[in-house]
Formats: sequence, structure tokens, C-alpha cells
Amino acid sequence: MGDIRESLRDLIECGLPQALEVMGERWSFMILRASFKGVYHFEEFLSELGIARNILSNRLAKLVEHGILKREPCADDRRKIEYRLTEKGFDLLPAMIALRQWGQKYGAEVVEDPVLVDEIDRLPIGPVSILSHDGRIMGPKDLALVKRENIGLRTDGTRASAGDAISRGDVVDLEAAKRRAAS
Amino acid sequence: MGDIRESLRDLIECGLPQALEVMGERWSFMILRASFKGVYHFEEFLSELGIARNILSNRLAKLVEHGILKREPCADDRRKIEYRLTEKGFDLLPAMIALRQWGQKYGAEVVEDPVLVDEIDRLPIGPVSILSHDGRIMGPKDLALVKRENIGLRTDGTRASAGDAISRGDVVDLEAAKRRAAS
DNA sequence: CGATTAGGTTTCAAGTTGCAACTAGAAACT
DNA sequence: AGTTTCTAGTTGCAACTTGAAACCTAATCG
Repeated sequence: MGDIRESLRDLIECGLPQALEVMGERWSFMILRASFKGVYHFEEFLSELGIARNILSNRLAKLVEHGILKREPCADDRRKIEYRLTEKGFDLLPAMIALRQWGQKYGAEVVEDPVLVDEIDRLPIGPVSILSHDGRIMGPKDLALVKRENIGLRTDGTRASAGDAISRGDVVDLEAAKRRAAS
Repeated sequence: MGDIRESLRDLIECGLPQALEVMGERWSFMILRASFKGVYHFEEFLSELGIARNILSNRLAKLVEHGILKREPCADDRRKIEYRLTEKGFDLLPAMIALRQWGQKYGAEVVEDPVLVDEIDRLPIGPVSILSHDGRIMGPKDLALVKRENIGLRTDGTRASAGDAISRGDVVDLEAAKRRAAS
């Protein structure tokens, strides 16, 4: 005890501030949604969103700067510039859809159209969910916050084997988790 | 063709703007996260977040107004007021965690502590995921946007039976979906 | 009682947003 | 070639939002 490195504790304990630095800005999620819907050009965003020109310019620049969109001049018409989602941008989809579903559940009556469907069977997707390490769906009450050193330590003192779990709790590896859940 | 009700189309096609009306504001998600961590009182939020008093006051009022937090005077000390998450507030967890995980994946190195774990086995949760109607995990490339009337219509012309799917694509019912996926 | 604590409101400077007008480069029309 | 139009900006200015610090009021502590 009395270790000096205790002071490291709440310096940057969570990725939320990092995410909000870009996506917390007023129009970022709406631009992302438009992008996902297939809007690529400045004037398209402008009329789709009803945003001011200077703000759109600024937001697009920031999204590009943060690697969420990539900006490339159009091949066939060099006046035009295409803004397209990067992989980092696509990875925001769960967050965006979760927000959207929440808004839909609690907002005024909304007739969603177009509808987000499974590419394979063309049926609407289900809710975005928090999964346990082994793929069970977790509700808010199934969650707990524990200190890093107590991971796996159950209330009765037994320790769950971490063998079949994500070995390092701080690393979020979507692909690996997908493979795990699919098997 | 030429039907008059075509004009209904993109009036309010999506729940995202509704969600952003509250949660798009600068401090909303950070307040939500603190709330989830067990911060309940004005001065606690103040020192936890480093937000200005007037802004905190304003944000808390808005979150209460939107039914995300409830505000009740403390029983034992009537100067104190408790702000606690409502169910509507808890339902923002998937969105918050998705954002957080994204920030963690792409942000500077972050040592998350405390860690969000499964209440039962105390192992860190997996990534927040988009699920298909029958519980498969969907990546960005497994998704498509289709017009409402074409739900279930596959590219080869066959129509998937909607019998085992969410019957109305516009309704997001987390609990029902959890029961489905759990079975 | 007076001091302190909790949860605000007020004031004011600085930053952000949004509208409208202007610019600069590429394409299209005559 | 010259004019017009279209795309993607930038600039200027008014209105709104944010943040730091001071002030206010009721409840509790000593």
C-alpha cells in the first residue's frame, strides 16, 4: 500500500471523453447517418441536413481529421469531392443505431423508412445489445463495475476462469468477439 | 403511382434527431456515465466532471425534464437532492457503452478502471453488437437499407417469412428481443 | 446564534452557431 | 473564347451557448 502509481487512477479511465471529442459535436451523428445512407457530396449533405454551410464545412473537416470520413476528389467531375466513411467510421454504427433505437422507443411516433435490415434475409434488425464475454445478452441490471484487480472475483470468493473470456478487459476486439459469438 | 401520401416519406424517418435533442448536448453523456457509476448529488457531479455550476444545473434540469434522471429531495438531509437514472436513462446504456468502446478502440491508450463486468461471473463484457432479428451478430457489411414495403423481399425475389421475426419493424422492444435471444 | 454546506441563479467575457453574401475553380453552353 | 452555372468552400456579423466567479437562499452543524 501507499504505492506511488496509485495516482494514475482516474487520469483517463474511460474512452467516452475521447469518443465525445468528435461525436459530441452538434451535427456529427447526423452527418454520420447521412453518410451511411449514401450521401457523399457537400451540397447533398447541405440539403439533406439543413445545416449551415460553414458549420458543415467545419464538421466535415473535423470528421476527416479524426479519420471517420475520408475526403477524395471525384474522378469524373473534379469540382466534386466525395466524403466516405472509413472503417473507423463504420465502427460507430452500433453507437449510432443504439441512439436511434432509443430515440425511437421513447420519442414521438416515428415511421422509420428506410428500414435497416439484415442483408441476407431482409428482415429488420433487432436491438443493439450489450453482450457478455460468452455472448449472452445483458440488461442494465446484469452489469457491475469492479476494480480492475477484482475482475473474475465473485461475491462468494470463487474466481471465474478467464480462460474462455476476453483475456484483457481493456481491449475491445469486435472481430474476435464476433467469431466467438458465432461459434 | 402518383399517390398523394408519397409526401409523408421523409418527414420524421428516424429516431436519431429525437435522441440527439437531449443527448447531443455537450455534457449529457458524461453526466449519464457518472450517474451510472453511482454519483447522485450536485456537488459530486461538479467535482467528478469539472463542469461549470450553471451548466450542470441546466443539464440536470434538462435530463430530468426529458425523464432520463429523476430528481428527489434526500430524506435525511433536505438540502440535498438526489439525481437518479430512470429506466429510460438506463436504456441509454447500450449507446453509451458502444461510444465508450469505440473511443477505447481508437483513442489513446486507456486503462479502463473500474471495468464493466457481468454481474454473475464478474468477467468483462464483450462489445456492444447489432443483432439480427434472430440473434446473429451483424457487422456493418451485413446490413442493408430497404424501403419499408420491401421488408423481407430478397434480391432473388423470394420473401422471407416474417413469422419468427419482429413483426413490426418500427417498434424496438428490447425486453421481447432479449427473451427471444435467450431462448 | 454564526458558520458551513447544498444547490442553485446572476453576471459577464469568450467561444460557437447560423444566415447571407462573397470567392475560386471546374464544367457546360453559345 | 466568353459567359453562365455548379461545387465547395470562406468571410462577416448577429444571436445564442459556455464557462468562471460571485452572489443568493434554505437547511444543518457546532
